[in-house]
Amino acid sequence: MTVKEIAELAGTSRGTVDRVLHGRGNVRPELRSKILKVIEETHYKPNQLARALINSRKKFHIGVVLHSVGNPFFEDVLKGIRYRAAKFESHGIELTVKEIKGFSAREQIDAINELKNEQIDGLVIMPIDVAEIRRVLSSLAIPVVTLNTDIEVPKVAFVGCDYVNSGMICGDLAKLILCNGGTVAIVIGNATIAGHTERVKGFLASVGEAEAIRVMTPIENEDDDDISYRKVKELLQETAPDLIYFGAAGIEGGIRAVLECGRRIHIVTVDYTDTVKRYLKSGVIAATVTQQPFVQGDEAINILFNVLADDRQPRDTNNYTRNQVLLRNSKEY
Amino acid sequence: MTVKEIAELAGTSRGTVDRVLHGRGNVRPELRSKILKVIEETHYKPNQLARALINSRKKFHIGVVLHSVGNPFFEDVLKGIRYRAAKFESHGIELTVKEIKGFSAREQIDAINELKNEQIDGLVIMPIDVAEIRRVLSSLAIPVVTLNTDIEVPKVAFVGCDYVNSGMICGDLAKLILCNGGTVAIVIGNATIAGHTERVKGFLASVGEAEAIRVMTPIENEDDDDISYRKVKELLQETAPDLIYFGAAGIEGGIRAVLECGRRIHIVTVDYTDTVKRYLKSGVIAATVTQQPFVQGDEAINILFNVLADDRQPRDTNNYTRNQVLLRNSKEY
DNA sequence: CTGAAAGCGCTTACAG
DNA sequence: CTGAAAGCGCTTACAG
Repeated sequence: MTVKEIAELAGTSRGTVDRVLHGRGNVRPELRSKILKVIEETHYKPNQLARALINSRKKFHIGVVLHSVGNPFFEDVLKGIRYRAAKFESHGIELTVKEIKGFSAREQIDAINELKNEQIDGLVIMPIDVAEIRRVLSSLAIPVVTLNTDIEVPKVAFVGCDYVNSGMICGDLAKLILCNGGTVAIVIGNATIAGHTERVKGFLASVGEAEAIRVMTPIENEDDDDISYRKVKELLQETAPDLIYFGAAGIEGGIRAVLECGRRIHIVTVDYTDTVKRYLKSGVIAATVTQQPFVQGDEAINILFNVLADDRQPRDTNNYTRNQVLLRNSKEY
Repeated sequence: MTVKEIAELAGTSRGTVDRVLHGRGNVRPELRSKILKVIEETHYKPNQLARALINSRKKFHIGVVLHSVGNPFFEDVLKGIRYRAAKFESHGIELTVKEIKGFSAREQIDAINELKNEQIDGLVIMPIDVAEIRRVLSSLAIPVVTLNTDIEVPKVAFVGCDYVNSGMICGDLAKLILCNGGTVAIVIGNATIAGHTERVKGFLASVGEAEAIRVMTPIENEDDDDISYRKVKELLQETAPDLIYFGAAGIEGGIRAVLECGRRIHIVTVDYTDTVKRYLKSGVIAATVTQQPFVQGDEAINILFNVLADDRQPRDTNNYTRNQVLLRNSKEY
């Protein structure tokens, strides 16, 4: 079935069928019903390729704001973004990426404004969760996709990690390793960061079932290796955990302290930075749980472009990537 | 850049540019070089959408042979196949699936012959690894993709599991669980099945590093639950393993025997059948390592269709899906 | 060996 | 409100 055939069967022209197909109005109700009936009866489905070929005449300009500078995790996200943008090359996509160093809300707002001046049609952003950013994003007239970190604003989709689930899986790992019981220490960046506390919550929920496992109050390292080193060092002088769960960054420093103490302590981490990779391959880290940063970038662009070019909304607002368990011999593929 | 522009710059027609682009010959060498030069200089890249739209006029008929009847694992493979075929609907694909029950080489050959009569342009097959099948497949004049099980024949690609790696990851799990040492029993289907012995090989390679772990000689259950039950029952009467690694099917029966014996034995399995799912969620199975059956089906069709419609060969002949570790709280997404 | 023309299925102005 | 015509970028006969 083609638009031409539909038009013939309905005794009208292709232009009019097209108008009905896209709800552009300006069609006499009776004619509209007739066309709709023919479409229904013939099970007509528009040819996606022809449609995409036409749509590619329009360029959709997508702006991206990341605080990616110098952070390997976000570099993977960026690779996913560029990969998907390349896939959409023929479809008419234009990408402008603003990379910010550190977590300045001011700089993030500046970046958004610059993109606005460049007339972007949609925005992908890893938002800093403060009131100002919420205000700026809410006032935007274009579709927004939040990436990796969610924020309470009107949006097309959030693409990122299910942190509670990530914590639960780390809890599962702790239960496997400490099947005869033991004590667990938790290290996170900061208790005000949603992702970090959600991981702790998930971890406790999972480990809670095992009475033989005792969990200490989480330590905060501000995602900083030096602080992490000091705090873990202190911890190990005063206590003797059997396992440490690093639920955020600062893993390098923390592990340095563990290795210096000389005791055998099981380590479970998150993500897959070079540090984690090295220690996982050498057996220092027992397991790590990753959140598919590449897929996050890829999917964010995919969702936004489909909304822009084809008005196809995502099935769900929340799009979680898989929490993957990586062990010593896991391949990256 | 478009073909039209290339033609203008090279002072020729679109038809001739097209001939050069596709190496169809019949172009004067000097003209050919000139066109190639213009293409080079302008960084021309053909528009994939336009190309696909044209190509969709040809129907490519893909035949699939699976011994999937009644096997939930293969049903997931089939879902992946149908998913990708649906994605290629606009591109001009026709799919004929022959489902076989059991492992009869005779029936598999009959299925291949029927597909040949239907004039398929390419074949996706989960081959039974016997000489007859190798002969039939080798004599086929159309591109072949082997799925899930590889076989020594000329082919476009193999899509499936890296069994050695799967075994290694299960070994990693065993090392985590038995961090203080212990004894491991292994149950597989049959030592003549490549995938099963490769898993054992990987498992031993990984566990070999830990001196405190002792591994018993693998038991064979013929992928059958009753035999599995009996053999594991016997095993548990004579020995006291701390962990059992089920590296193939027959998990149901094996676990029944474990539960009856009343002792606490750690269990590591492969794949994600309903049985595995249930026991994983209830904590009887510690972990399972899956091989992404859906992705296998999806990818097999993807590769074959690209070869057929666009002459795009896969990067590698071997296309391994990810060996995923699933724990109690892992989501399926 | 080469080019002009027609066509894939859809959408977009534009004239009425 | 509606239809005829042109066009997206590519490929395919076909005539020479």
